[in-house]
Amino acid sequence: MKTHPSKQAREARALVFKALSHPDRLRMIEELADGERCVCELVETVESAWSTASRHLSVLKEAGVVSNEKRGLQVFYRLALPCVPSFMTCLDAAQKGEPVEMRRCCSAT
Amino acid sequence: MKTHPSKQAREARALVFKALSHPDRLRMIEELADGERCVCELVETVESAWSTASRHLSVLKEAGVVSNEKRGLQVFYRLALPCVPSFMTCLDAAQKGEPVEMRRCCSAT
DNA sequence: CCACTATTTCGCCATTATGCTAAATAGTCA
DNA sequence: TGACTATTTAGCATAATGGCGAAATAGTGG
Repeated sequence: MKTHPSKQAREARALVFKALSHPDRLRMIEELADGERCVCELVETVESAWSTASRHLSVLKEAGVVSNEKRGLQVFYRLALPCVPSFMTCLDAAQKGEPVEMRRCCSAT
Repeated sequence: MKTHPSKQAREARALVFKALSHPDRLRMIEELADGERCVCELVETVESAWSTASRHLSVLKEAGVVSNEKRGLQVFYRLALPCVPSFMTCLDAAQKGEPVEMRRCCSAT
């Protein structure tokens, strides 16, 4: 990495990682990888109260991982960072002990 | 995402994300993207006490993001997940508002 | 306007993370 | 062995997170 990002850029990145650092939030991301979902659908995928799930979603939104849109009574969330699911696949490969070459599944633009 | 990972797999992923959720740890990862470094070099890149930096490194190691090896008096750390730096590049692209196609920089294996 | 549904925000408490200094370990070399 | 260097661990204070129920908000339809 020739040129280092600014402290600010690093904090923005850290915010994204922090948003992704909870199993229930990852579960929701998995769901969103298949397409837009309303809150009621996302809540069903995790075992926690509505208020808790709602806060998880606000954390994800704050970090820019998802975006949302209100239509009628419902709020629909969608994934704003499409590279997240494939990165998780990459992590799984590494944890399964696959060789380093196989783990280079993300090519920087 | 057709088949969902187990709860356990999700927790392992979350652990990795949590390890990456601190600016100073990300700074160290940037450094390690260029190759192996000893603790003394890594400490210099962040503004915190040795003990603090050392604990950051142990968090990264615990999550499997880095590995280390002791040689003589020094301990050398290296990146165990090569896809992390390119994922960060991906995040930056998204945050700069580049189009969705460009953001798909990680191809799942 | 009222009742009803979907979702978010608030207040509270328990748990975990962070950062520091000081102390402990481990390796080297005279 | 003893002094010295590199690194980790322990102990403690403070801040941030996670989770729940209750209350607040916003849209819909009568």
